[in-house]
Amino acid sequence: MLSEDIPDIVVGRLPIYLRAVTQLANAGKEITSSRELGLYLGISSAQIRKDLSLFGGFGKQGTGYHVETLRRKLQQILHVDEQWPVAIVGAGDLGRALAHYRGFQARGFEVCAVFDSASHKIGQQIDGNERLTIYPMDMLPEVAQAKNIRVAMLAVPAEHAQHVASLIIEAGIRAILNYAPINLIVPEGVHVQYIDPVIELQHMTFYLGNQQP
Amino acid sequence: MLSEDIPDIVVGRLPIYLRAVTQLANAGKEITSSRELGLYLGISSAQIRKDLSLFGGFGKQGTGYHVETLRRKLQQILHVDEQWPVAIVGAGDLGRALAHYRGFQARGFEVCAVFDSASHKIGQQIDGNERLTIYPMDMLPEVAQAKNIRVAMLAVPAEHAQHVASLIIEAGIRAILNYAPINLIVPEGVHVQYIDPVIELQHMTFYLGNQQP
DNA sequence: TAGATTGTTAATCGATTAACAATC
DNA sequence: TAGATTGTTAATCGATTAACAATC
Repeated sequence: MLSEDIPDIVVGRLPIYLRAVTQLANAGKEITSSRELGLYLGISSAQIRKDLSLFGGFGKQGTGYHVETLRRKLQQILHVDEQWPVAIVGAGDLGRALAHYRGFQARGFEVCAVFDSASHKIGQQIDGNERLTIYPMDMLPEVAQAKNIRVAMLAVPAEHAQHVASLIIEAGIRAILNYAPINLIVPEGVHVQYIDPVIELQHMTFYLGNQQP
Repeated sequence: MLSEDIPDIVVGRLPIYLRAVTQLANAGKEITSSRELGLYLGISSAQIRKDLSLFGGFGKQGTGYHVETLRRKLQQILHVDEQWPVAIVGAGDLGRALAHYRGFQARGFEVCAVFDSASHKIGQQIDGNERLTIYPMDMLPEVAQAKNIRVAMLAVPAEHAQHVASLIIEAGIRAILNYAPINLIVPEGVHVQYIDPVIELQHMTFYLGNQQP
């Protein structure tokens, strides 16, 4: 089945399945079932079977899914069976925290360039790692091309985010993980995902309401 | 209309509306319309009108919505017309970056305690701000009660996240923003939202596929 | 008034669930 | 074999959209 035929809402669940299956693999489990996964994730077993079946039958009747096979299949589907070089744009607290984060490597991503516009930051090395030298913004197109970077994490202040996003797109990058708390306007074909903790906090305070603590 | 009657998918859009409307307000706009908001957010105008109408009619036929009124209404609905005291649990790179972040205040949240289990971090002050002294984990129940903290941001390594989440819940906190890349098992009535950048990156690489850069 | 936009209803669309034959 | 679980179909459920009367 072709990517275009997969509902986006299903695509959004696949990384969650992969994360769960990886956890099972690390825990030494060899076999799982849609029921077990569903209980664990709070998703119905029917939905998990239906989602996975869009990509072919990975399971075995009567038995379930072989954890390692399912993990590899999900990695292939999401194209994280190889590493993606990623750029961080913005070397403030958040950009640096992302650059320090050790959790990308095992899941298909490698931070291999950090950019900032502040001249006093240019040339600094993060963690003394020479692969993580801070580059000036105007080197983005060149470095992106040289390092085959197709994904960027945008971690600049909200007021600069739209402009910097345009620079990222001009550099040929078509996938942006936006940490700035604004909606980005981007051309067709550019993928944007948003991370804004306040959006998530407000989602919860709706339900917390004015109950007594 | 009662909170329980509002579909969760609608609740999830309300903070996005609030963010957009706040931007319009800051840009000095006084009136907007479902059409304008929809174009800006990539959502249909019908959906915006329907979502908002669940909470009463804030608009005016022929005119649209008064930006400031809509902003206040959304703040009330999400209960961010007053500040929520929030705890950060985990004072690593990410926890510290969150503690430094200046964007919570204006949107209804105030970080007023940071916790960690590492004894060498206890007592340190973040930014020399005495309100942000790092407390030991076992003071969580006491401090949460004293400061009326009902929301926590969980920023500890994945392998400790489930255990620490249980401590947070035992301290009486029922809303957790989980930055650890694992699914949390929590009792009924505890709200959890997840932030995991890799999930969002993998969502995008599904579409990027193996096209040529 | 004429033009515009809301709030709301009914129609459509799509996603989830239930159920079960197939089969390990 | 008996028990279990998949993959898939049909039924249900819920969300989105289209359309328009109301009205500013």
